[in-house]
Amino acid sequence: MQQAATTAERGKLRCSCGACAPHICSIPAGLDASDLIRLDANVRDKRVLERGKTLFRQGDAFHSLYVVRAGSLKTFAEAADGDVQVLGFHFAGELAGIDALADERHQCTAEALEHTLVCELPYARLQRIARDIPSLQHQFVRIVSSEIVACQAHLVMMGKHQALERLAIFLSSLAERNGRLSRDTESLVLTMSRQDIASYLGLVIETVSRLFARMEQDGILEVDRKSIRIVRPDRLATLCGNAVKPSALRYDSYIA
Amino acid sequence: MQQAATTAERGKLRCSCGACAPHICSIPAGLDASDLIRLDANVRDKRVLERGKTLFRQGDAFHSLYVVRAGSLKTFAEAADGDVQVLGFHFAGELAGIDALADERHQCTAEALEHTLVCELPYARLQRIARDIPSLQHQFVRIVSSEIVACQAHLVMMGKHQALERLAIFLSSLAERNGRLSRDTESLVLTMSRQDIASYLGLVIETVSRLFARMEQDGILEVDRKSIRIVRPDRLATLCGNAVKPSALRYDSYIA
DNA sequence: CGGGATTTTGATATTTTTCAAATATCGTGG
DNA sequence: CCACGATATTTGAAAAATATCAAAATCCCG
Repeated sequence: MQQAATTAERGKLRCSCGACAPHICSIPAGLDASDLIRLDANVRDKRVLERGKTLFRQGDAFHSLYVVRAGSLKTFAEAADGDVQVLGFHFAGELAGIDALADERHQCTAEALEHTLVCELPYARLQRIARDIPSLQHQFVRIVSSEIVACQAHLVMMGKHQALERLAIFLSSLAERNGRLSRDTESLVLTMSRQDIASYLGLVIETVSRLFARMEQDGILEVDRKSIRIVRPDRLATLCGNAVKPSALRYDSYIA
Repeated sequence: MQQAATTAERGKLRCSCGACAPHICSIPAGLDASDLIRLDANVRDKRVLERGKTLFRQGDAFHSLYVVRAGSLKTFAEAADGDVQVLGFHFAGELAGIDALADERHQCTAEALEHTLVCELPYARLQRIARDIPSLQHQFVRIVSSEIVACQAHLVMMGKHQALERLAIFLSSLAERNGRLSRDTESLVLTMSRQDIASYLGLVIETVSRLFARMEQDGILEVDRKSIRIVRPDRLATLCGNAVKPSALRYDSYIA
């Protein structure tokens, strides 16, 4: 097995946009710096999405995976009758498009919730490189499997928890993810609509609105439109019980 | 790329227990007969499970994937407070254990619902072989990704459909899977308890019991304990709307 | 500043759960 | 083979949670 890249080498790569690709395979995959540079070269480019624009649509042919660099996405499945189910939200550092690997077609639509930057990782190129780097393939399987785990956590939330708990778990998850980006786990900006939150939680919008009001009255949150301050993280955590928080897949979770 | 195995060669392999492994990678992976035989040799062995026995437990170290040969399994996640969420049911030809690839630890428990036979596929051996057969690795990623798609369908069912529709979707899914094994899509034997069904659907047992009664009164089903006859498949389908049925992953779905 | 979209709020209806009890089923030992 | 106890399932009545419908308030954007 090859020597892993030094911390300095990885840090340097991570500063460029191309840092997306190395994340997929760094330490645990045991790659060296030249491998990383090779992957780095295979990030096609950044793409900018305005709010409401789609990155890919349900049914589209699959070509690439995407890493959110800045901004946020929602992914959702749409039934023939137009019914929408929001499946997840994706923030900086998180990955989208993995459910398309199964049959080379996207199973959901990814839409920008705000001005958003993504990096595109053409899958054909990733595969070509992976042929020479067995550990990358293995790493890849682990990443796809993580998405199953995230989806199962979402399922448990829907199956076992009532409305107030679901919202608490959702907000905790956002706070946690936000904390990794900004070091602030007590304030949130909700880039998604109340309708999106409701769909994600399997509720109607009125219920979500009332739950926000209730949490504010109870002194747990301060809610100002899209801005949330978690006044009592302890009580929010209590509402979550010992639930596993569904999240989105992070590249970083594969870096030691 | 190598020549794919002939139909005859594949048929022969499929008759042995070792047919589990070849399924994972046959036609679309472009393997030849010697590859198949090599995989065949790497099915450790059959395991027999009595009703109630576990194949693996949440938290266990991951070693192998399993294919159900006969009988059935349920998989479920258990919270710290003992709350259980059934995540799926697995019948002959279906795969279990995939969610453990992410961090080498099983994320759920798999328990036999009846006298059940499984084949064990030691993952370390699969990996070793895959190193020489790139298409197998790719195939593997597809399989894992399929599990995401199945989980998302389950999520849509929980998020968008009310109780009666959920049960209808569940029964349709079972009938469909049953049909592939027995050619009979109109009668079912439910190997799982009402409690298991309730948990899977995110309901309580009393609700499920009442729904069965209602469907029977409406002339859609004949319910006799664990045996179900679908008297009016058309009306059951109507209740399902155009929902995608969540299922479990089949090896066969990767055979052309 | 105006107007459409989003969100909130209130009143009511519906669905589902909860609690309690009755009934049925299953496995086991006599 | 039957009885018995444990377990699972069904049924009923009432409570709770959530959805629906309607309208008001607020926000956002040009």
